[in-house]
Amino acid sequence: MMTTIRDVAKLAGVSVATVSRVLNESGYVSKSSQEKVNQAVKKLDYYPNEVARSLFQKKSNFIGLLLPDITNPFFPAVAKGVEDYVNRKGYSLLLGNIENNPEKEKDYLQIFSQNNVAGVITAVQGENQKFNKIPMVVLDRVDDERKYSVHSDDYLGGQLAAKAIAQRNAKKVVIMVGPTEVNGANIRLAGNEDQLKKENIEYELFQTDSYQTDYAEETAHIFFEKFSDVDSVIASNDVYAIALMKEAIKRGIKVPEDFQIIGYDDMPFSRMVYPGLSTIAQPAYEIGVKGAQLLFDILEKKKISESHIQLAVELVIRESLRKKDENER
Amino acid sequence: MMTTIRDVAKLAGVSVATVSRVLNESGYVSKSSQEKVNQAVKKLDYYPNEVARSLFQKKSNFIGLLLPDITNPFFPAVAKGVEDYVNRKGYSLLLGNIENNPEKEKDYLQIFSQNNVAGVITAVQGENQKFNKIPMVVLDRVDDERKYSVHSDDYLGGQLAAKAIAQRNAKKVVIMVGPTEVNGANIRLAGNEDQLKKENIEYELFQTDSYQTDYAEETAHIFFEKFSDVDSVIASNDVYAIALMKEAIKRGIKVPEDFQIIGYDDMPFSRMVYPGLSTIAQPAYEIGVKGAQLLFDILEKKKISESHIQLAVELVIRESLRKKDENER
DNA sequence: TTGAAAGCGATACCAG
DNA sequence: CTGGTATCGCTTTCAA
Repeated sequence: MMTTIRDVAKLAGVSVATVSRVLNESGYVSKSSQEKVNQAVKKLDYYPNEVARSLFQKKSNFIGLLLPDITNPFFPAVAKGVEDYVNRKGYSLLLGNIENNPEKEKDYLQIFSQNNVAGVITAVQGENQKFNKIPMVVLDRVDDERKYSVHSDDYLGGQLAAKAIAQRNAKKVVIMVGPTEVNGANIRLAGNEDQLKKENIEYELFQTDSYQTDYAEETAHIFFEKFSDVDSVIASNDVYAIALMKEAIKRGIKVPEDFQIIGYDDMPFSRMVYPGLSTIAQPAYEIGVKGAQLLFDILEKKKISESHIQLAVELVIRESLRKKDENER
Repeated sequence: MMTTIRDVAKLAGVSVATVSRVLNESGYVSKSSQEKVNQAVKKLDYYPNEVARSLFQKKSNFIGLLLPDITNPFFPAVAKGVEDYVNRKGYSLLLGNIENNPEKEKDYLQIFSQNNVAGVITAVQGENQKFNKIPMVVLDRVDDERKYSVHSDDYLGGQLAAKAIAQRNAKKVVIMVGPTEVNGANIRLAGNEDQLKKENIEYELFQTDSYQTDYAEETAHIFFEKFSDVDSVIASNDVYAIALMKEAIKRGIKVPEDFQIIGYDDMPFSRMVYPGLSTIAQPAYEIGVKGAQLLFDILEKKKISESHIQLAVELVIRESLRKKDENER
């Protein structure tokens, strides 16, 4: 049925040990044995059983990837970065979409562990003491020094967003705050608040308990019920920003004249909507790549120069913001 | 280090065989042995090594999932459906993002096979004779009777889209055609053409060779260079439709007054953009669920009543289409 | 430079 | 009902 290393050995007229050596380029093998083995491999179209390998090595060629919400376009972009990098290293991804469900996160880590994953990259934050033997990189701000992480400059991002709003005749500002358990969201909020205070601008908070795409429209509706007179919003992410913009338009509010908004992430669609969404761009793909890179540096026991990699953010101005105030530059 | 079935056996004072029986609820085990084993399992926090299981059973708890483009929001929605179903069955997903690259598809199938996946769900179409031993469900129309598939009613979808356009004073119609290697795209085109001919409406074709989100904006630009006078478009999918709409607005063309457009898919964002995108809704999540369900029916050797499941599509009218012609009903 | 054989951690057959 | 053991396919000593 399945061709195994024994079949190859038999056809090549050598032992399985020799075949293994050739396959893994380990130990000494004579040129002639090498050729015989390679021919047999080709002839039989043999590919080693990775499960058997994994069992022996106690390490598979899988990287576990945990995402909070695969339907938020920011995360597929991250996933693509991760995938591209791990593929180059000969690894593949085990995907886990967590959806705000700590149970699911735990279950996936358990499964990853039972399957000997080489490491985990997670954009989800839970307490996972139990799995601290698995090499893990967190794609968000972390407070824990012992963890490895890749994130963008959330504080600066928060400031930039607030500043962009402040410079544009903001009378009634509302900050939509991301889930409190997401560290990055808290840092952004700090950036927002510090900046607005510095500029002497009043604001109110609207707390959300999820970034889930599913709830965006509902949340947008609730938001406007509560703040019907808002004229400037700092949204928790682009998905919610777009939903808010749509809700505003639906209510006959003019964007950006009477309602301006800035998002966070710069996901692929943010520039394709109308009005184009102004936002703080996070390099999603690069975050994925860097996360994977960091993980492999750990796996390969390279020296880690930075265990908390921070990437730059950038203010992107599109049509969802008003013109700057005259007196500003 | 890792706790194994032997540790459990030792602690429980029974043999590994008995532990295995308890774990798998197979064969006869006395109540007392059962209790001893369960206690030991709990005490040691033991979870079986899935790799060893997989090696013996020649079948893992993984399902391979192949997607053409994870950055197109339609596919994450499908993936979510697949994931929800396979999770319920105790399985997890191996993810492969193919990106129009037949090599990558082959590589992934190879990897899946080397890792004993239980089955594969693919939204990518290649010739994969070699892997026909792996139970596989295709999420698209297939012509091959031997394959299993889940798809929506592409022909009807094509007709509905064309009809919606035809009923709205279409003077200069262009059909944007999806990649020729995608079966569904060809069927939709047939639906488009048949309907337009029936209505005696002239049209031109604009062939694309990809659905990739990356190329959407570039393609939209090229499109308008070629058809500057178009007033009605049947787009190949929602991503491209949104890009075209944005390009039109950028060029100062009024949507829908001077440029109307209908997409395909109804991805989550289609209703969140402005103007809301009219489209043919495909039940992405349900396609994923049904695909997984079909795959498990195959794996569990249930009787398959339909090996080619077709789901309904639906015309969704939003603001990107003009008002219906007076004389129509 | 090579091969025999001992595992890796489960499962399941076969005896008892 | 229970336990001993061969086995899944591969890697890696160890000895030759």
